[in-house]
Amino acid sequence: MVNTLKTEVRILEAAKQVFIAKGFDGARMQEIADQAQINKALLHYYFRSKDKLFEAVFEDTLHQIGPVISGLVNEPIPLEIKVWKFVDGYIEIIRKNPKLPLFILNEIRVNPDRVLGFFNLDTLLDTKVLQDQLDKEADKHNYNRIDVRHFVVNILSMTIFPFIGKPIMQKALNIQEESWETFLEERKRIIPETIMNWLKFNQTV
Amino acid sequence: MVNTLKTEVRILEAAKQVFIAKGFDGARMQEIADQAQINKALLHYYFRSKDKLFEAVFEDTLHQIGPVISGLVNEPIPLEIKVWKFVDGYIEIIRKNPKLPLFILNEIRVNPDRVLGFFNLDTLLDTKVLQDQLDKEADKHNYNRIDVRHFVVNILSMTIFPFIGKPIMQKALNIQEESWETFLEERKRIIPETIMNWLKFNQTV
DNA sequence: GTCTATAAAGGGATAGAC
DNA sequence: GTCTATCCCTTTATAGAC
Repeated sequence: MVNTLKTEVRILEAAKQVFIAKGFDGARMQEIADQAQINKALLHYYFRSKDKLFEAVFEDTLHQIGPVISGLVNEPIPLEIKVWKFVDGYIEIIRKNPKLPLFILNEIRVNPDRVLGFFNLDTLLDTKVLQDQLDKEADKHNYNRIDVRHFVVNILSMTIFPFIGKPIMQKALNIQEESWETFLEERKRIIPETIMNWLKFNQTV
Repeated sequence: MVNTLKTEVRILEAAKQVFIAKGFDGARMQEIADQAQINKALLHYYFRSKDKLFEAVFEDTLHQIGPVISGLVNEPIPLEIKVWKFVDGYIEIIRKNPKLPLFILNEIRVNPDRVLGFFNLDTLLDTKVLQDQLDKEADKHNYNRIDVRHFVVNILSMTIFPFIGKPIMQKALNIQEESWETFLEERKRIIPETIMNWLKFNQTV
């Protein structure tokens, strides 16, 4: 029993790595067992099936990052500060799990039924509150109002996509592995800059 | 022989659909055969193995969209026009194959060796020419110069990511299926606007 | 709880008739 | 070229000893 927890955690950790690297369909129970330094039978003893193990991993992962992201979005601070902190925080999260976004989005693609239920997006982001903050900010400084949906999509896009498209980006833009980290640091400045200029000088060009 | 071409094309078309929906690992030869209204044996008669069939599909797909994208990037027209045309053109391409970007990016993740060779990114985008155009534009109007890499990444991000994250976006931002097309049309305006304002008023905020 | 051995099903590939 | 039948390896899952 003392060792139970340790084993279960080891399995979850191994499964997480393999699933994130290979996806559900590409993952092999054997590889997970090897990685956890146990045998296949023990996987089934703890999680009964590949499906259940996957669900445990998926839920566990979302449970870990959900609150962090939620905190970044819902903190009651001035808009511009929020944008800077969000981009910085989000990049740091993904930096620690660079393959996570693509893994999650791909599982939704290949099997939405298995995973979509795990998302609780109602509590994650209150668009009304954010739209309100955007409107107030616009009115105060005489900017044009902008649509919160495009605001969110623009920030998420510019923050997440570089990780998802990393291999292509590196090849197309000649970004060597050594300069990748620098590139990310630059984006922490570029993205808020792009977003804030859009808000401030928003006009039909 | 007359019917050969028809069958081969049917197989390729079916394989394309299944691979793009399920990925290489999730795709089943049986499903492809069903979709093409033939039997499994005939798949192997034409393409010998799942690997070969996949390669045929992948190459064929890239061959179809490569030149279109290349045309959008390398056309010698003023910067602002180019941005508008690129975003519009790119969104239209992906609209016809909404699951294609995620499919491609995911195959790179799970098996870079199998697919990365198919990309010929040297001819796709000449960053030097584009950086030159950016610099000239900046100097002419007294903007700050910007890095072509972030320019490209920003445009690609905002254009492609909405398709990749569609299910999540729809759920988090309450975009019903009926208004999705409208949302995309709005982005054709929003993205160039965001990009151009970034260039024009680029400054440390 | 953890192991070895094995069942059972899935899925890619081939043989051979037509 | 196209089909049916089948092979055979892979992979998930279980049985049963320790």
